Amino acid sequence: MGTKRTLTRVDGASGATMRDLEARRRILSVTHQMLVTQGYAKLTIGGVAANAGVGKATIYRTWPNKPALVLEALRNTFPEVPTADLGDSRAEMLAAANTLAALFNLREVRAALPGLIADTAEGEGSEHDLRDRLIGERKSRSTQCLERAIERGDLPADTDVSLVLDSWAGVMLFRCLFFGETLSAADVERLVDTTLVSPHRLPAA
Amino acid sequence: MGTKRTLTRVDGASGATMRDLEARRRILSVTHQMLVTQGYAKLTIGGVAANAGVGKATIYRTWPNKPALVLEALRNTFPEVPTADLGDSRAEMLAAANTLAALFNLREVRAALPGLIADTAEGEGSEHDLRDRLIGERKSRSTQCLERAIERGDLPADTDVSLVLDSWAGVMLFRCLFFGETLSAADVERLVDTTLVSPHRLPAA
Amino acid sequence: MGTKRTLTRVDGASGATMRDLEARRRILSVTHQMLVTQGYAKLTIGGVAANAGVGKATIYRTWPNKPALVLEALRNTFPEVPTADLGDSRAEMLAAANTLAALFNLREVRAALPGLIADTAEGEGSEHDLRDRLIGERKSRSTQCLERAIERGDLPADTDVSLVLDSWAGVMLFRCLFFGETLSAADVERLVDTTLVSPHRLPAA
Amino acid sequence: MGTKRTLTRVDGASGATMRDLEARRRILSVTHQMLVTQGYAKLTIGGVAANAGVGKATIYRTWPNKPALVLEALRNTFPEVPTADLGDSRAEMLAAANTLAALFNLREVRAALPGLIADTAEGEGSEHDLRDRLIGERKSRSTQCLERAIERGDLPADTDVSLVLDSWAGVMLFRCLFFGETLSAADVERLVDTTLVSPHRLPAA
DNA sequence: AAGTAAACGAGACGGTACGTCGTGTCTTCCG
DNA sequence: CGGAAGACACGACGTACCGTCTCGTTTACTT
Repeated sequence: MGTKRTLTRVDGASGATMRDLEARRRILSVTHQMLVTQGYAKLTIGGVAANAGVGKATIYRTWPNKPALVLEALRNTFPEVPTADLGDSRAEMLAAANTLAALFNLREVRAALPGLIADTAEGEGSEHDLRDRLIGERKSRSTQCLERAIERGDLPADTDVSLVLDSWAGVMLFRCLFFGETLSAADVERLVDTTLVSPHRLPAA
Repeated sequence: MGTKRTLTRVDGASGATMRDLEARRRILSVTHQMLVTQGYAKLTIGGVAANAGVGKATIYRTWPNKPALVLEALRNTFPEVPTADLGDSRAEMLAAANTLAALFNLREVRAALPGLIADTAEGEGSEHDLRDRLIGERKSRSTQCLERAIERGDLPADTDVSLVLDSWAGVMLFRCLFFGETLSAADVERLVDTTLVSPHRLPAA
Repeated sequence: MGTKRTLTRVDGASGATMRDLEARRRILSVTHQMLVTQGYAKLTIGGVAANAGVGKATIYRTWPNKPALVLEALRNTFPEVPTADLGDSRAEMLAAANTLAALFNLREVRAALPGLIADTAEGEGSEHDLRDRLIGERKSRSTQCLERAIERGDLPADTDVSLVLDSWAGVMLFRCLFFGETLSAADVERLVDTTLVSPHRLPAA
Repeated sequence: MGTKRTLTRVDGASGATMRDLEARRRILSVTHQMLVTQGYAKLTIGGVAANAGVGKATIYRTWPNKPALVLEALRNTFPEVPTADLGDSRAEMLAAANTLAALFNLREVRAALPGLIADTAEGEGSEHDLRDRLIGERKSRSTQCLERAIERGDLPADTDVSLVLDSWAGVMLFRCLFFGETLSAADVERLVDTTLVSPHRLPAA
C-alpha cells in the first residue's frame, strides 16, 4: 500500500501508483494534443479527463494542477541539447543555439509557454522546481558546451557563461512571447559569432 | 435654483467630462494598487470596481478585458527611455539599458508581466496593438540611441540594432520571468560593453 | 407657475408639464406596441425610450416605473362596460359580461396582465391605486347593471353583487392566466343565466 | 487515517444519495422560507444558494430557473383536496372549496403567486407543465367530488364541472391577486350553495 | 426681443442579479 | 478496491436593466 498523496513528485516519469500506465500515457498525449489544437487557456483539466476517458481525480492524483500537467506533457517533446564533442567550438555552439531555437519553434511550446509562465509565476512550490528543472536541464548542457570552448581557448576564461546563455534564450523568448517570431538561422549564427568574437567580457583596454 | 443634490464636487475645473475622468483615474489607480498588493491573478474586474466605488459595467465600457485595463494602468508608471544626446555613446547606451532594467525591476511590472503575456498571447486585436505600442515605444527610443552611436562610428554600420535591443530586453525578461531576478548594474554594463566591442556582426576574417 | 414635482399623479391624462404632448403619445403608443410584439418581460424602459426617440428620464419624469407606464398604455385600449338601460336585464348583463370577456381577449391585456400583477403585487402606493381604479371602474359600471336588475326584480334583493362580479371576472382571469384561454360566448351566457336563476343567495329552504 | 476535512456530517443514514438529498431539502426549505420573509421578487437564486450553503450551480443543475424552484418549494406545502366519500354532497363540496380557499390563504402562496404567474406566463416548456400539474392535480380531485354529486343526483347531469370549479378558483384568485383578500367561510358556503341550487346550466324554461 | 429656467435626447453611472464556467475536493457506484 | 463519472462549494466572468445623474441643447415662458 503506497503513500497515497505524493506531495512532491520526485521524478516526472515514475508516476506514483497509477494503475494503468496506459492511462497516464493517454492523459499526457491528450494534454499535448489539446495544447496544440486549443491552446493553453482553453485546455481544462475536465476536458483532458473527458478526452482521455479518465476521471478528473485521476489526473489530480498525479499532478497538482494544470501547469504541472502541461509541463510534463511538454517534457516529452523537448529536443535535447547535444553535448557531443565535435572538436569544433563554433559548430558545437551553433548546434546548442539552434536546438534552443528549435525548441521555441515548437507549436506546443509556443502555445503553452505564456500560460505556463503566468500560472507558475508566483508558485514557490513544486511549480518553480519543475520549471527550473526543465530550463536548468537545457542550460546545464549548454553550459558544458561553452565551457569546453573556454577550455579550448576559443572563448576567454572570464566569459560570463550564464549571461551568454540567458542572452541567447532571452532573445528567443522575447521574440516568441511578444511577436510570435522565431530567430532565423542567420540570426542564431550572428548570435554565436558575436559571442565568439567578444564573449561578454570587458574590453582588454 | 440651487445645487440639486450633487454628491460629488460641482465646481471642479471646467465641468467637461469630469465624471468620467474622476472615475477613470480612480479605476486605474486602484488597478495599479491591487496589482502591487495582490498580483495579476488575484486582481479581478469586480474587485477593482468595488474598490473604486464603480460598477463593473463602467470598467467594461472603457476596457474590453483585464489585460487591457492592466496595460493602461501600467503605462503611467513606465519610465521613459532617455533620448538626450550626451555626446558619449557608451553613456547613452548605459542609460537606455539601465532604464530598461529599471522597468523590469518595478514591482507592478514584475507582478503584471506574466499574466499580461499569457492573456494577450493569442490576441490579434487591440491587445497585440497595445502590447506592441508599449514595447515598441521603448524600443524605438532605444533604437535612436544605437543609431546615433552608429553615426558616431562607435558601432559598425551593419549592426543589427533590433537584435541587440531584443537581446538586452531578452536577458532581462528571461531572468525576470523565470528567476524573478534583475540584472545587476555590472551585468548591464557588461551587456553594453559587449555590444560596443563586437556589435553582433560577423567577424571580418 | 405649476408645482414642479407632481409626486402623485392625480389623473392619468393630465400629464403634468410634459412639454411635448406628442412625445407622450409616442411613448404610450410605443409601449403598447412593444407590449404586443415583445411581451411585458422583454419590454424595458430603455427600449421604449429608444423606440420613442425620447430620453429615459422623460419617461421616469411622468411614470414612476414600468407597471405604471404599461398600465396607462393599456387604459386607452380598454373597452368600456356599457351602462345603457336596455329594459332587458339579461341583455344588459350579457353585454357587461361579454365586454369583460372581450377585455381578457385583447392581445395586449393578455401580454401585460401577468407581469403587471406581479410588479404591482406588493405595491401599496400609487400602483395599487391605479390598479384598483382600472378594475374598480369596470366593476362599478357592472354593478350598476346588476343593481338595475335587482330593482327590476330580475335578481333577488340579497344578491351579493360583488361576489357575482368577482366570480365572472375570476373565471376569465383564471382561464386567461393559467391556460391562455378565453370564455366562449356560450360560457358567458351560461354564467349570466346561472346568476339569473340562482343569484348567489342561500336557497329558500 | 483521519477524517480529511469533511465539514458536513459524515455518518448520515444510508450513504446513498445523501449529499444530494441533504442539499436539496435545504435548498427547498430556504426557498420556502425566503419566499415568506422576502417575497418572490426579492428572492434570488444567489441568495437561496448562499443561505443554503450551496453553490448557485447546484441549484441550476436541478431547476432551470426561479419559478421552477419556487414551484417545487411550494408543492410541499399545498394542502390536498380531500376526496373521501362522506355521503353528503354538500359537505364534500364545502370541504373541497374550503381547501381551495385555504390554499389561497397560505402566506407563501400569496407571496409567490403573482411572480410565479408572470414568470411562467409565456413558458411553453416545463413551466406550463408544472403549473398545469399543480393546478390540474387539485382540479381533478375536485372534479371527482362534483361528479359524485352528479351521480347522487344532487347536481344535474349537464353541469359544466370545469366551469364551476374554475369559477370557484377564479373568485379566490381574483380577490387574492387584486385585493389580497380571502374568501370568508360564508362566501365559500354561498358559492357552494349557489352551485347546488343552479349548477351552471340553462334554465329549463 | 432678450433672458432665464425648465424640459429635453442622450447615455454614463453605481448597483444588483443573472446564468455559465473552471477549479480542486468530494462521494458514489461500477467492474 | 481503484477508478470513471461527475456533483459539489466557490468565485469570477461578462451582460442586462434598473432608476438616478449629468451633460449640452432646445424650447417656452417671463419681463
